Amino acid sequence: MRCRLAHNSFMAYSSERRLPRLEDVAERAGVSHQTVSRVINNHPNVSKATRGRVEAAIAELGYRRNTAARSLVTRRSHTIGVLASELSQYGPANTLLGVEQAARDAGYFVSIAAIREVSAESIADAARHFMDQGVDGIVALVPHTGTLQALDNLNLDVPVVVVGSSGEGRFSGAMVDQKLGARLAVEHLIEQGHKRIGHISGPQDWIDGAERAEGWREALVQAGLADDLIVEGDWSAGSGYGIGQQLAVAHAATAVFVGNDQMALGLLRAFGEAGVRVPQDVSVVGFDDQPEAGYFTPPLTTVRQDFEELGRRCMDMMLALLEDGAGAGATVVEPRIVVRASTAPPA
Amino acid sequence: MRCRLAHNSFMAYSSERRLPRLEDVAERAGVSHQTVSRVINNHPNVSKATRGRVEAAIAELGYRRNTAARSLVTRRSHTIGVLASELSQYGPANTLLGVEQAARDAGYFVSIAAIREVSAESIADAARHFMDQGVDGIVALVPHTGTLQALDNLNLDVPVVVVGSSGEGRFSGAMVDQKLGARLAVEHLIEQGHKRIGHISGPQDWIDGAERAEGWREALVQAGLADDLIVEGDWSAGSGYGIGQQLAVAHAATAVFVGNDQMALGLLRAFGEAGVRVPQDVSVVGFDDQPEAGYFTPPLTTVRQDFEELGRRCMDMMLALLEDGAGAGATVVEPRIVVRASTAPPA
DNA sequence: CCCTTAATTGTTAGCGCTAACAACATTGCT
DNA sequence: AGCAATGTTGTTAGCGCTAACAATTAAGGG
Repeated sequence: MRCRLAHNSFMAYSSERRLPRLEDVAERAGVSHQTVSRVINNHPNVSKATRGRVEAAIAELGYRRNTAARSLVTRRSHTIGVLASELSQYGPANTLLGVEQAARDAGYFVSIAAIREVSAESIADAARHFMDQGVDGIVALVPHTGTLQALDNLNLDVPVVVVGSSGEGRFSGAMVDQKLGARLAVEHLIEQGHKRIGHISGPQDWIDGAERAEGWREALVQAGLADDLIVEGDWSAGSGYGIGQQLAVAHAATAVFVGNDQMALGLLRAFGEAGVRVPQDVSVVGFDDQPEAGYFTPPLTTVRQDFEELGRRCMDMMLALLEDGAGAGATVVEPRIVVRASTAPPA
Repeated sequence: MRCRLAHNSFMAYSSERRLPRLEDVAERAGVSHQTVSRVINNHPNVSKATRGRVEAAIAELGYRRNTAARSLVTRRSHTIGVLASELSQYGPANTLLGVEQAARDAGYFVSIAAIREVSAESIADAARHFMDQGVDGIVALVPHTGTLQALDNLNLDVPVVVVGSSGEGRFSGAMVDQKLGARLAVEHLIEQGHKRIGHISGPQDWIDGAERAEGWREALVQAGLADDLIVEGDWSAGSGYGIGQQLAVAHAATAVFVGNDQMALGLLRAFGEAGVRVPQDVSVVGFDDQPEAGYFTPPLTTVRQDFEELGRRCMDMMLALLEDGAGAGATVVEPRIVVRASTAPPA
């Protein structure tokens, strides 16, 4: 009765023989297809002998379960959507890697949607894309302060883990403690005897940018130092360069805590051109510890974040939500400072 | 007769109301479910009036097609798997972005599998993962010479586009013309009057590493210059630094073409420490033009590759394979040189 | 040795969609 | 008007899988 026609007109790559189905395995093992289903789903009530025969049949036929069919009936795709911006940056890219690793280890597929510019619309687009795909959950890798709100408005009915969020809202979060990182940087400078410590911040509508600035401020206030030397950059080396040119003539600070390594690179370049020596005249601390930071001129003292670990934690959190239905929460990864040649006591 | 139970025990996020199906839309529009299917698939033979009513019903109910059900019957998942290594690097990350953009624009989903170390096994693992998912095609973003062979052995029955391959084998390819890029770099140095031009290459078992070295060699031979000054690095800034320390004492070349920007950064650092001035004593050219290259000390002359365009071309090629069943082939993106302060005529 | 309970296996229905075909309505032509 | 050709809509079956339930077998207790 079975009518096995090749419906698709695409023939170049679809071999004539169809892939084996549960039914084929069942026939070979001399059991019903349901028993095979039980074996591949690890149901307890299958006798050892039967399980063995079925597993043998599966191996012989090279059977692989059809994901679409399973998804249709279980309403689970075993796919996680990663909604990301800035994927070409070191941090987000590595976080994605962490998510991917943890996901694949747990038997999940990872789908991505990159957004070019952060806006409620672009986020909604990407989320819709994921809903069309039927993802089981979404990891939002969009470290922007508007992300939470934008996602909240969508009323998604899948769990969402937001990277960089501390999990106050409806969504779970996973983050590196940015404030702590900033404090580590500033305290390192204070220990070396600096009194005038400036900050080149990231954009303040980016979560990390705001948090690092806040950590810088807290550390200064706690030490009784002025927190008035702050300029906002845009994360790029170019903005660090531009700001560095201004700072080089201003002579306001003996140390600068820069919001990320790339802006620090631009700053170092501007200082170099202007004859401001680092660290003799001004000490510089970055943030991220991207692999190149140790080869800047001079090698950069910076704050290391373990992005892959962050990604893995995200996925762990997602799995908890998915499998135990656990409530919202947050997991925090601790950064640490890496001291190199760009910092020294003031002259 | 329909028994609409919620089978899954996971309730936290699965709202009570089920998503609307074709049937629901059909009922609302007063047509059969098949007519609705025709509308969403843009079949020609639907009257304007009917189409209008159906579209209204779709909008009112917020209907979205169930991907799993469609995949089950069409045997197409509309998903492309991107098999990638080195995703944390600027180039591959941006290529991925290009693929993602082109894919989403074409209504495809993008799934990723990252491999930590390149080996036949890890590639096979990732490919199996994709086959389990039922991807329609695979984009291999693993710029290693062994990739083609490893993929070939798997006898995949989906189209494969290999990034960096010129499409000689069974698979289609998309590449930036690495040899041309290298020639542009070397010819720039020759034009400035350099006679002794060394090369710090990437690993020779990486496609790009080998191609760039070959381009360097060709340009030198064509100009009648010696091609004996070559050292192999591992792409990292650290390896560039180590090699730079040796070159600084050797004084063998007046110009160095470095396989990528990161190694160039390390080289610049080593030269800076050793008192070798760039470009006065030695000119340096990099490869990639990552965004930071213009802020190195000194700003780096380098070869720009348009990675996003490369990614888009990959996806275009994939779509051609998928929809027209076109044969294998290759598309080539041209690099161009960006001249900055790290190169000058020899003293 | 029969009856209850538990363990194991089989049978049936249906997830939501598209392909194939059947049925019906419309148009144009002789 | 009558008939073919075309355009439009409906009906049916089945993609490969899992859930629910039915059926069978094995084990234990009086």
